[in-house]
Amino acid sequence: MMGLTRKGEYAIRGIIYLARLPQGKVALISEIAAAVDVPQAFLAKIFQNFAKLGLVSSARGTGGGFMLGRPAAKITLREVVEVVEGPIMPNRCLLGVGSCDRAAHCNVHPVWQKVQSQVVAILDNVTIEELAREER
Amino acid sequence: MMGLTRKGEYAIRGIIYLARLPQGKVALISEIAAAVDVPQAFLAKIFQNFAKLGLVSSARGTGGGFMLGRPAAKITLREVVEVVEGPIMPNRCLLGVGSCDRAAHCNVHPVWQKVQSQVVAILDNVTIEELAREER
DNA sequence: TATAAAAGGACAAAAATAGTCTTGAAGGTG
DNA sequence: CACCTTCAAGACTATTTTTGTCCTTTTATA
Ligand code: SF4
Ligand code: SF4
Repeated sequence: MMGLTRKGEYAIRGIIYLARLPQGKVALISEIAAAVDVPQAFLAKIFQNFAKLGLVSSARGTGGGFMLGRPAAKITLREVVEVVEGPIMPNRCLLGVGSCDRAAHCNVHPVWQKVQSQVVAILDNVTIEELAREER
Repeated sequence: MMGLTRKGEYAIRGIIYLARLPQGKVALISEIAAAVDVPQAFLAKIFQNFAKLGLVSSARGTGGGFMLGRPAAKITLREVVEVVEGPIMPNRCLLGVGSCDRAAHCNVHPVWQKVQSQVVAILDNVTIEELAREER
């Protein structure tokens, strides 16, 4: 329950791979997909999302590929997850007002708010740079 | 992302309704479903799960119905959620050993462990009794 | 121009979610 | 007992989400 999908998992693996590359090096999507063991076409979609948000920069044509759009230390795990999974949302009522007409009185609502803020806080405090450091 | 399904939401609403009833009163599934606005047959399945786990007790025949299986103060939100949604699991690798062969080295793994333990802690500290108290 | 690579969109298979329906079993009532 | 009430259980179905694939287009380089 309440779990990351494969897409999210793939996204994290992919961007960590990029973060481990030497400064300025670009990687082909084929290379990344093979390295992190993800279907290439699927990972390509994910990286399109990244590129649109500026998390990675992309270049087409010969010598093209992907690299980080900013320093790994400035990219949080939360950003990466939210790009592909959407906002962290333990229950529907947290999205907009009017999504549940009970929200104004409901005693459960604040619990979900707390869950949301805690999870967001954890993921916000983890950067891709940390995740890319030498493995344990 | 990482959200409760309708089933979980329905489960919570249903058991809170029970908790608000006077001591010893039984409620028909038809009554509960109407009160909390959930398809009756769907809610019936949920309450079957509750009954199997002892969260509610059920009686058949005339005068039968459902009531809480123990005091509302002794039922946590976590239990209710997990009965219908399964264990709180931010990522696959948290289930068993061997579910991801990278888990031993992976730097992301501990982050999911932390998320899991935080969410569990929050939900464990909320009882159905609290949720059933007068609404805000 | 030919080649290399990502971008974008349409499509498809599989799985999970959100239900319904039918039958059976257990318990009360006259 | 015969009949009614209520939950239990399982099979079935519809919808949505996830997890991909494939093909065409655009951009860039040589
Ligand atoms: S938790 Fe309360 S506010 Fe949120 S969806 Fe359920 S009833 Fe509505
Ligand atoms: S977080 Fe690490 S351990 Fe968990 S699934 Fe992803 S790679 Fe495997």
